Amino acid sequence: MLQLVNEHICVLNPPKDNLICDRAKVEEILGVPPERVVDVMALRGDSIDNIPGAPGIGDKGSVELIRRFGSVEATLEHAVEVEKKTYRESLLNNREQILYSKSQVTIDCDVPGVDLSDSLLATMTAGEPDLEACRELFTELEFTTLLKNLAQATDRQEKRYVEDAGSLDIVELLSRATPDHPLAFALGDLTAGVAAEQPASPDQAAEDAESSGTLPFEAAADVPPLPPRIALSLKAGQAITTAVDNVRDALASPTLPKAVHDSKSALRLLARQALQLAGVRHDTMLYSYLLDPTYSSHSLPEVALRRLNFPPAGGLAEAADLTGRLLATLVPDIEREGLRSVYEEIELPLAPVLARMEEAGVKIDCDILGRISVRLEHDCERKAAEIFRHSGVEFNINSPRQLAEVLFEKLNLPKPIKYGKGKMVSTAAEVLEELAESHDVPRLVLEYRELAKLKSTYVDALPALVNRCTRRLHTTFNQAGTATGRLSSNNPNLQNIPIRTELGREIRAAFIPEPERLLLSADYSQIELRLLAHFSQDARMIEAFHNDADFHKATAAEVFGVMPSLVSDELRSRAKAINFGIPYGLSDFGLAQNLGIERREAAEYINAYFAKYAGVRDWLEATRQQARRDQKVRTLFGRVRPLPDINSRNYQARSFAERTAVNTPLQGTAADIIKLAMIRIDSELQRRGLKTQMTLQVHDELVFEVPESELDQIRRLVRELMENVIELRVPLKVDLGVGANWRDIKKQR
DNA sequence: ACTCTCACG
DNA sequence: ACGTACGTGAGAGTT
Repeated sequence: MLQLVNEHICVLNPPKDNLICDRAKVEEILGVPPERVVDVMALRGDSIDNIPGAPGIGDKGSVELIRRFGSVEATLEHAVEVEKKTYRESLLNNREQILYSKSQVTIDCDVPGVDLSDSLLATMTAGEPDLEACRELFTELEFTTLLKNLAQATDRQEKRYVEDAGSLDIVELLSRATPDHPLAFALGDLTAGVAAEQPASPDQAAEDAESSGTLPFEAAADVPPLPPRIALSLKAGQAITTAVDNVRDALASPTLPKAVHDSKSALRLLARQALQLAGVRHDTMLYSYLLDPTYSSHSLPEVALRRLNFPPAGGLAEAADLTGRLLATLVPDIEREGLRSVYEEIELPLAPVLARMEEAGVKIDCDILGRISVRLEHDCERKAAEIFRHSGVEFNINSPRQLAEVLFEKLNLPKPIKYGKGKMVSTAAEVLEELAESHDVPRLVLEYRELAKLKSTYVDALPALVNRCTRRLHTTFNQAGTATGRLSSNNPNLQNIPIRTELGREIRAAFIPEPERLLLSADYSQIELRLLAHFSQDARMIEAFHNDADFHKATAAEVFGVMPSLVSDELRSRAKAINFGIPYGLSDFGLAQNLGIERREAAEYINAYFAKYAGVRDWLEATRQQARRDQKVRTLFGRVRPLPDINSRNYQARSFAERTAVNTPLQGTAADIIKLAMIRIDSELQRRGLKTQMTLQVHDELVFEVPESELDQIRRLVRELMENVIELRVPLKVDLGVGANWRDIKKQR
C-alpha cells in the first residue's frame, strides 16, 4: 500500500527550499525515475535515523542517500518500508504544505549539482488531489487529522434526523427491529448537568459522601441533571432522539435486537440511571477491534472515518445512524475473517463483566499513601541535594537533557558506545548502571529516579483519582486497545502498580478490601510457556509441565547438561532468561544484553536450547512460515493479528513482524483464556448470588474482594474455573493468594 | 504534541 | 550488513 506514495502523493516542503515541477523535469534533473523522488522526500530531516551521518534528505539530498544505499532501488526499499511513525513525523512536520497529486513530485533546491532555474520555477503548477489515493494512505497510516480534512471535502451523506420524536414514532420504530435489522442506538452524555469536578481532598469526599447518606456513582449537583437522551436508528440516514425513559422497556428487553458502539460504556451509563440493558447483539467497537486490532483507536468517530469516510459532526442522532451504517460493513467482514466465535464467545460477553469490575472499583487507603508521600518528598530532596553536591551544580534531575549535560559534559563520564541515532545521549537506567561503577552521581540519580517515579505516578496520583461518591478507585479497561487481545487499563492504570522493588511494594499495601473482606489474587503460572508447550507439542516441555517441577531449573538441566539437583542459582537464572525470551522471539544479542554475557555465548545457549527443545524450534519456524503465507497469525480461539510486513524486503520491518508472529499466538491466547475465565467466574458469582467482587485483571492475574464468609468457596470456584477454561496438552496451573492488602498476599495451594 | 523514562505482565 | 526481545500507560520536560 505504501506504493501509493510512489504513485499519488506529493509532499511539498517549504517553498524556499523546494519546488515542485512535473515528473519529466525531475527525471531530467536527477536522472532517476520521478516517482521515486517522492518517497525520498517523505524521509526528510530528522526522521532518517537509520542512516548515521546523513544530513537529511533536504540538504545533501537524495543523491547522498542513493549513494549510501547503493542504488535507487535500495533507497526506495528503505523509504517505502520505513516505519509508520517515521512517515507520520515527516508528513506532519509538513502538514501545511502537503499536496496530493498524481502528476507532481517535489525535489530539493539544495541537491548538489542541481540548479533550479527560473524557467523551472515557471513550470510549477498545483495539481488536483487524488482524494481516493490519499484517503487510503491516510487511513493506513492513521493520519486522522489529515483524513478528516480530506473527508470534509467529500460529499456529506444524506441524512434525516428527527429530534424529539413523539412517542408514536418510537413505538413504531421499536416494533420494526429484527435480528437482520437491529435497533442501533447511541446514548447522550448522561452526566450532563452533573458536577464533574473532583473533591479537593479524599477527606472532603468522605464528608460529602457521609452527609448525603447514599453513595451514587455521580454526585448530585445543585442543578438537577438533564433527562438523559438516547438516539435510535433502524435505517441509514435516519435517526430519532428521545428521552431514555421513553425506551426503558425496549432497552431492557433481551429479545429486541440492538446494536451499539461500545456496549461496556453503554451499560455503565445506563446502570447509573438504574436502567437495564439487554439484547445487545452487535458492538461495532468490538467488531472494528477484532478486524483491525492494530489500530490504536476504535472510537465511533475514528471508525466512521476509516470505514465510512465520514467525519462525524458529533450529534447524538448521527452517532446512532453511524452505528447502524457501520454494521453493514463490519458484520460481513467479521464473518469472512472467521471472527464470529471470538466475538460471540469472548469479546461481547466480556463487556458486561468489565463494566461490573469498573463499577465496583478498588479501595485504597489514602492515609498510607499520604505517609509515603511525605517520606518520599523528604527522601527526594535529600537525594537531590546529594546529587548537586557530588556534581557541583544544581540542575533539574528530571530533565534527561540537563542530566546528560551534567554527566557527559561537566563530569566527563564516558558516553555509552552505541547511543542515540543522532538523538540525545541516553540517560536510561541501563546506561546509568554502567556508569555507576565509576562515579557516585549515576547511582544517586537512579535512586532519585525510583523515588520520584513512585511518588508522581502512584503515591500522589492515585488518591486524586478516588471517586468522591464511592470513595474507591475506578479504572477503565480498554477492551479495544491492544494488538494482541490483551486488555489495557487507564485513568488510572492499575495494571502497572509496582511490585519489583521493596519500596514499590509499599504502594500495594495501600490497596485494601472493605471491612470483613479479604483480597484474593489468582494468577496463571507460566501460562505463555505452557501455551508454547501446547502449540509446539514438544515432548520435553510437555513432560516438564506434567511433572509440575521447577520449570526453569528443568530447562537449565537440559540446556547446560547437568542433573537438576546440581543446577546452581546462576544457571537457573540463565535458563529463566532464555525461557523468558523465547516467546518474544529472542536473539543472541538480546539474550547477551539481558544476561550481560558475550553474544557468542548467548548464541551457544540458544543453540543448546533448540537442540533440546526441537519441537519449540520447529513450531517457531512453522509459525513464521504460516505467517508469511497468510500475512496474519491467529490465537487458539481464532483472534487475528494481521502482519503486513512479514514479507517485507526491509530487514528491520520483517524481523519485527517475525517476532510478532511468534509472540501474538502466545500472548493473545493467554489473553483469550483469562477473558473466558473472567466470563465464567462472573457468571458463576451471579448464579450463586455471591457478594464477592472481581475487581482487577492484570494480564495473567485476577483480583477479587471476598467476604470472609465466602472465602473457602471462592478459592475453590476461582481455581476450578480458571484451570479448566480449556483442556490443553499441559495442565493450566493457578496460584492463589489471600491477604489483608495487595502486598501481603500469602500464596497458598 | 512529542520525547524520554519507567512502572507492569 | 543490518539492529535486537513482546504488549501496554503515565508523568515530566521540551517544542
